[in-house]
Amino acid sequence: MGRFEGLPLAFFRRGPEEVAADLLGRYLVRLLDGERLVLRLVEVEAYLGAGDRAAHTWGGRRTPRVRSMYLGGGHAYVYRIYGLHDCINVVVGEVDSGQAVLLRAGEVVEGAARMRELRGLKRPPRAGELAGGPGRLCRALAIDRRLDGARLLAGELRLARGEPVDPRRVVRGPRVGVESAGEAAAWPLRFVDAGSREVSRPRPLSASK
DNA sequence: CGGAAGATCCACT
DNA sequence: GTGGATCTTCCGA
Repeated sequence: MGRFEGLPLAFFRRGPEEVAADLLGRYLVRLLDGERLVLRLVEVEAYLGAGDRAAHTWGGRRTPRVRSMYLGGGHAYVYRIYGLHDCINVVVGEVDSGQAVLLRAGEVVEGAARMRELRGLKRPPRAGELAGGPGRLCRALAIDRRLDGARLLAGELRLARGEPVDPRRVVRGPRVGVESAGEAAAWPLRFVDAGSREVSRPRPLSASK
């Protein structure tokens, strides 16, 4: 049972909130030219499907872009935003549910030098600079739309065990960049490991106190 | 077929 | 803190 072995299918075939919370502390493993790059996930967001106005599958949309969001838990949904950046989601739930978890930030575990090179950083990255933000995370692991629809259970891109974050250390808050999603904009579907310095943008208020 | 917006990032002031 | 990049996707006419 290696540290970096893939998670089982059953892990992904649960609801988005449950999987999102459980993804914190897990490893995102990328094999590239025989090299292994590993991030420990510290920030994710749940997207609930047809009833979630912030989701790409809102209202049951089935456009070509979101085809992979209906493949069922354990697949990747990779899309391009602003014509520039790729973002990766872990598809969750049953086939056809259109639910996913966006991976927003991670801490480097293995392969720091290669990630820095992929990110085009000349100096050692400051906190959050290497893989803090969905676009940066993808760039650091050379994830692009060619991986849209890929299986995430084993192989060149997969999720692995790691150590789940203690629920008391998980902070929830509104998702980033979805202000125009009506009431869904306020839903606390962003999950952060409050002990990490690598979290992107607005740090949610601490739940404690 | 046109237009507007987008689950973002970076350089610059 | 602000604005520009850059282009795909989607919806309405």
